[in-house]
Amino acid sequence: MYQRPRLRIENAPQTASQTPPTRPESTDLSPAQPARGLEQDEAVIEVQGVYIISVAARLLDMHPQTLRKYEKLGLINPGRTIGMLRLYSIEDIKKVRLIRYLSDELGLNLAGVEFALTAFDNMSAIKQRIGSRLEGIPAAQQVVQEEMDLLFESLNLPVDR
Amino acid sequence: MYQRPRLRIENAPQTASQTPPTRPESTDLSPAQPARGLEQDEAVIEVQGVYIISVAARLLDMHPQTLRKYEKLGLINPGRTIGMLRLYSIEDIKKVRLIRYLSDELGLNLAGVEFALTAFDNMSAIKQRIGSRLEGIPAAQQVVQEEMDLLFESLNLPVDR
DNA sequence: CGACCTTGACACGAGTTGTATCAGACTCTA
DNA sequence: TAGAGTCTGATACAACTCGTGTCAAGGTCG
Repeated sequence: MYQRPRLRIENAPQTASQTPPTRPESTDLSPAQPARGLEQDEAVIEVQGVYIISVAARLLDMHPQTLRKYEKLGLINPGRTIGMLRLYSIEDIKKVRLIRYLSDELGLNLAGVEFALTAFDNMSAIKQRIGSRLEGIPAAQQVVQEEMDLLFESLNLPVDR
Repeated sequence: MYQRPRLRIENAPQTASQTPPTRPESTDLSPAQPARGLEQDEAVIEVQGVYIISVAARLLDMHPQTLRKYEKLGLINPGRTIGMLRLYSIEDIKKVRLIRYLSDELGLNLAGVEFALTAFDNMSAIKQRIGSRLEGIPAAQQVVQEEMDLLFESLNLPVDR
């Protein structure tokens, strides 16, 4: 399961190394089920999908430990139940996908991923700020929107984001 | 010489490992002298300082091979003499310093450096474009300049750039 | 002429990364 | 309440990256 080895030269036939983990993080094969703690009463409107780590890892086809490592490095920040279980929202999942894209496809290391994510955030924020400050000048607003969109496009982001 | 090992745990006393290279890339200790090919007649105004690889490496305290590697990866693009000798301009030197900052201080790998450099370029270009398109609206121009400068600042660039 | 450069290749130690595993304790659902 | 799953923190691994070092065979240029 959750095999996502880095790119290898040879497609090694996985035979002997198939030794299954003694205590797998998740053995259940049931469909992804949202974990529910106190979010229960926070209305369906807000919490569309929230997944515990095993489910999130399965959705992403990644190792749970990798998700924990990303969090420790500050790349993601999933919610928690009262009992401290991690809860991954759809946004969290998307962010991990972006991280994986930056890492696997563009070849960035995690420091680079952090840099890129921060840059995206800052660019989004600045775009917002400019938009606000230009409220009285629709023509200018239009120009900035167009050009900032161009800027985002230029960064080779995946369609999904 | 040109010792720029990556950060080590221990400050190893450099004794035995001091074995000098058999054919050092540059043994001369004379002050950095600009190499001059056909740029000679391009006026002093344009070509302030142009250095061959050994001099550039000494100025940067880096290994010449590292500079060649950066070029191969497309991070820098020094000029050439007719005879294909590399010529590093002041701008090239600055760019290498930026690369080194991104690599050593921020921890980016070279893929990340490439990403960051491209992002900088694109941001500069967009800033220019917006400036042009907003020529008739000085107030808007002002706003964009301020905010874009903020954006650059947010990226942890060294004072020097 | 000779010091320095070119390309291309290979090799090295040290660091990074995703994965794997363990122990001991805790959470949460059935 | 049992037990499957999670928590933290640690250690370990193979495969990768990176800067450096070296070599060979040849070219540049003062």
